[in-house]
Amino acid sequence: MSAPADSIEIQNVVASTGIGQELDLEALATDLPGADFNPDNFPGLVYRTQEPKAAALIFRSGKIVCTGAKSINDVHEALDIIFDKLRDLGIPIEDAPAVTVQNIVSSADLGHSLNLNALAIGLGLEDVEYEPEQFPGLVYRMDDPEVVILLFGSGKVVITGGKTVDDASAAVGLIVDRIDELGLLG
Amino acid sequence: RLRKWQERIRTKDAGERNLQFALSEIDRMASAIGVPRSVREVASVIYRRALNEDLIRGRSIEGVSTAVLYAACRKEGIPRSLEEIAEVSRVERKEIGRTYRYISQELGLEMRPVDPKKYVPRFSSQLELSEEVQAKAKEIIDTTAEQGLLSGKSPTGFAAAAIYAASLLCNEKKTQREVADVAQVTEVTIRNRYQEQIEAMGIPT
DNA sequence: GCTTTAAAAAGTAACGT
DNA sequence: ACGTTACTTTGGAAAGC
Repeated sequence: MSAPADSIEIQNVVASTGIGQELDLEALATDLPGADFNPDNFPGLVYRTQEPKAAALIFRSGKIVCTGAKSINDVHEALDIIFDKLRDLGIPIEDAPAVTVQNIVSSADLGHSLNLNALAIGLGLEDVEYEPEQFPGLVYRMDDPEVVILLFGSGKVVITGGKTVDDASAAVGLIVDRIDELGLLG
Repeated sequence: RLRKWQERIRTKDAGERNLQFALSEIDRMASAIGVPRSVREVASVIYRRALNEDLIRGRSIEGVSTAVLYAACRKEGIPRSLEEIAEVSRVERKEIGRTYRYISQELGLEMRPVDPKKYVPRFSSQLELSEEVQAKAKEIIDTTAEQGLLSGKSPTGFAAAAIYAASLLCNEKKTQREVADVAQVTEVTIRNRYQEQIEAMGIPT
């Protein structure tokens, strides 16, 4: 049996951290190979790691945003690479700056196709946004866990807005039960 | 506080002053797309509600006017696509869609998805297609929608494909280009929806 | 509200061949 | 009529306009 919960894959993790010290991004942009810095467009310097694949936005304040990682562990690995690069440039950084996971994007497969029209009415039009003229997915905002689920006709779903891996698992379990109760799970 | 009170009066007055402009814009656009007076009345009611709920701050009057007209058309069962509405507005499609979704959520309009069948009479008459073709197109829409083919698909593209298929079946053929033009979708979309619908209807190609 | 980053879902659009 | 690329939606942080 392939339970929907087992099909969950983390697709992106967004996290933030800080090295508690001001940075000279202009200097960093020239000393860090591959760094993208366009202060006219955006105040952050963009640095990408290859393994694990992720992108970091480094700000003058020393705060850093890491996105694109496929797991929380990858976030730490990517940030550790960046911390080491900064240390190599002579910037002192404490051993393990606190990292806060801000958002986790996951995908999953409910295993049955969905009638989104019936689902929009079944879940309650007031809690749902389904505008196929604008986007093919049905947007469902769940209160607990507080996440947003995008449901597609194929039965594939995207869960976002959660801060823990368990949020996605719980959300998938709850939405499957909800849809099943409505008799809309093929 | 006195300041807050004055601010309320100020914004309320500004809103009331702008209400006149909004209603005339709704009227102008409603005439341009040719919808009955009832739609303009529904639109003005929604606009007033949005005004009372202070949903207009940070948005253009033109944008909100266009979005509520779009909503009113749907509520009255005579939907216009976002591109059709955008043609008579100075606001771009994307902004109209965003504003519509915001107003719809905040006012709890509980809009139901557009039924593609609602587009059949208007598109068909623009193509000068018979009642027979229209009935066939509606039948194709109902049958294939029941089989789940409608989920996630744009109502205009779905209707366009059914009209194209029905025109072929009734020997009143219109080209994909002709149907695509009135429905404001691409031939690729018609082709894709048409293939799925024909297969679901069990019609040999 | 905007700007930038990343990633998934599925539909639609706009290119080029 | 293909194929490719790119845009739509969701969420979150960062600094600054």
